[in-house]
Amino acid sequence: MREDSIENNTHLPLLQFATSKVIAASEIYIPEGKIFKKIIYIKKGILRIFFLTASGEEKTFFFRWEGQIAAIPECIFDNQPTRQTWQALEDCELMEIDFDIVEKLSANNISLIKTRLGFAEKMFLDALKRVESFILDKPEERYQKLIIQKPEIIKRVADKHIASFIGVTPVSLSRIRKRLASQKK
Amino acid sequence: MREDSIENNTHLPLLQFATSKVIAASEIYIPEGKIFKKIIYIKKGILRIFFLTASGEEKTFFFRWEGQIAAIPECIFDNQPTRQTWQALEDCELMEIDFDIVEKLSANNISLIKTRLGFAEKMFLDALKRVESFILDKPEERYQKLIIQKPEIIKRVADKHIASFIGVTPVSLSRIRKRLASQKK
DNA sequence: GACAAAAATTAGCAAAAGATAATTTCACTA
DNA sequence: TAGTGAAATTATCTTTTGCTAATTTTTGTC
Repeated sequence: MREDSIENNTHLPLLQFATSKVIAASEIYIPEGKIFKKIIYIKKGILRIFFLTASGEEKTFFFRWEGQIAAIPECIFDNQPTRQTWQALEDCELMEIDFDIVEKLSANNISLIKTRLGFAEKMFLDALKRVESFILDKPEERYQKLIIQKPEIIKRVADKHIASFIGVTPVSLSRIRKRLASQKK
Repeated sequence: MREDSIENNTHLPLLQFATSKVIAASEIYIPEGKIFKKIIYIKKGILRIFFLTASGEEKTFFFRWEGQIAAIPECIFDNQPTRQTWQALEDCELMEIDFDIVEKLSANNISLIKTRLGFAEKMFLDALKRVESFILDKPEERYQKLIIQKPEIIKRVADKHIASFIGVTPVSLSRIRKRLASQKK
């Protein structure tokens, strides 16, 4: 099992370049349109990353929580402004590291590049798992899998955010929950 | 723009370890359950990667075509048997390289590891794009985007394979096509 | 604890999708 | 080119989802 926690890997030295940041619950951490070239480590709290649609709806793309590393691929890899908004769902404590520094440090540090490769592969696998679930499962099953795989998330995050995360409307998720509850009896 | 073609990168030397392989149209290239630890480069043709469900349905996970690199993440990263089947949809010409060799060569070759990192990042971005489309778009829109982004694929691949690729049944895709055709008039 | 605001649920209706089967079209091969 | 099998379309019916709005529940704050 891989663990994408900074503490568990061999690159603690990176932490000396990190700065702390605190975000209060419900605050916007990174607004849409920003070119955010940092790697962050979440010490505490949950972040929600969402798209704002033309009709003003917020569609949750993913969540990141304590112990995880996060970054914005488009910004880091392609120097493009992000199309998503990052919001703290709880009071968050973060560590930020400029990606430029990571780049410089890894230019001739094969071990650090391997670590980055490991992260990229893990992220890729996670994203594939998600695609798989959209291909194979009904929304109902995606919800059930989420409950099994990450039970806390259901308790810490509003249903409406879970809804778009699994690709349905809040109303539809409410009906799914009702169906599941009645099946249990 | 990244291009995931072997010829376009600086690692042509890898090719000296590659062996050729030809697969006839409709043949199974990699069966479910195999631990396939090779990197392949597709010189010609299209491969379809699908899940076989408990009820015997084939759900297309993705396609790979000429000019692309492919590998099975679970096998390469985690040494696990693949849960998908790889099938040639056209006569295919492939180059295969043992992943062990890539591992050995990249152990102390920073440039090669960077190339691998680049591939992993590109794959990750592609997978994210796909998730995004499941979150934001209706099946109809996913189909339209596919037509725009990869028009040839529609012509070279059976509709029923496209259907599960965008997350619907073949019958439903047929209705989508009918709706779109009538809107055009 | 009372109040206000947000979230979740419910209801009613329309649209879309799934399941199954029949029919038509297409593609391949003898 | 005729025939066969697979693919695509169409039809019918059921289930699920989306949309909108009303109602209930929950949450947070004073």
